Amino acid sequence: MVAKAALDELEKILREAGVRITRPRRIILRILSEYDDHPDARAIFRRAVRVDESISLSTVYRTMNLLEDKGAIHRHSFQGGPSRFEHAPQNHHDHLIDVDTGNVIEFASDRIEKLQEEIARDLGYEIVHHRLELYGRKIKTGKGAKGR
Amino acid sequence: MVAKAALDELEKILREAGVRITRPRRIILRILSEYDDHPDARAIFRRAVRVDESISLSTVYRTMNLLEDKGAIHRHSFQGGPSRFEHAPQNHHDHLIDVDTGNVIEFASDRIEKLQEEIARDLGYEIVHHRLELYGRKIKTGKGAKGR
DNA sequence: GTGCAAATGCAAATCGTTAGCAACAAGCAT
DNA sequence: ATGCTTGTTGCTAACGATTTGCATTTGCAC
Repeated sequence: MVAKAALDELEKILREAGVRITRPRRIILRILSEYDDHPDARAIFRRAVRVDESISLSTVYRTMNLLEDKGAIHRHSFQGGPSRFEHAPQNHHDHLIDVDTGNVIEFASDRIEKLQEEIARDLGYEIVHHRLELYGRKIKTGKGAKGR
Repeated sequence: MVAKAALDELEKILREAGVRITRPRRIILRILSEYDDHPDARAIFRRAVRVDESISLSTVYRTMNLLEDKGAIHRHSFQGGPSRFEHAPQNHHDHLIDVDTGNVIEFASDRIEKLQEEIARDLGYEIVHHRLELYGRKIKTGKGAKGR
């Protein structure tokens, strides 16, 4: 989902931020860039192991913390489950989670963003970050069958 | 924060839903009704133990699950911490969490609710529930000092 | 009161995540 | 290339939140 060049660029940025580019990190970074979904640590780990048998789950967790720190990825803590990650998107968006499948759909709404800021301001706060998650179920259209 | 009568009423509703009103449950229900904050299981447990030494943490957890199931309380999973609960509010609202203090401020916005439904509908979904949390920092007004 | 299913307390188990530590490897200096 | 120094790794044990198994107790319908 991300060009090779962009990956190299990211590594460069990280290196300049004092992050050593190790073999496990390179592998995780690549996996992250390929994922279009929002994988959790275990899912990343499973894929990493297929590339390098010796990678440990701890390293995945540590790397996720590091990358989150550096702003390279975002962490989402959806209802009840483990943290799920995505490579930092340039365009901010929120999430609609399909309660039946766990699938995540991204969406963005300027109007909602504006309203949020307005509300916070009225309460005397400035927003540091926010979290908007819609948990929904697919509307069955008249025609087709519906899974699950 | 809730009248005694309302508590009795709630017990009645639960009983009619097939829930046995046991001593631990009665105690927890009362604590919940008195709390104005959004306590987590441990906080509830601490208070419960002061009333009845023998109450166990498991029972608190089990009761929270039960009450959530019955719709008597809402569970919030704010960033990183344990689940926090509040007695089911009649009026829906969202939360602004003070990142410095952990304090929770409730707010409601019809316009945001409407926008959310609209967005979900456009994506082919109906909202089951949603979560909107603003994490903010108090805006320092010119005058006073600022804690922390 | 009596009986029985449901609820309790306790301890052990589970899940996601972090921490401690010895072995190891990135990246700079040589 | 080679060696150093320090950050990073894999491993295992620890952690905090929450759940579960089970023997014992307790609502509450009769």
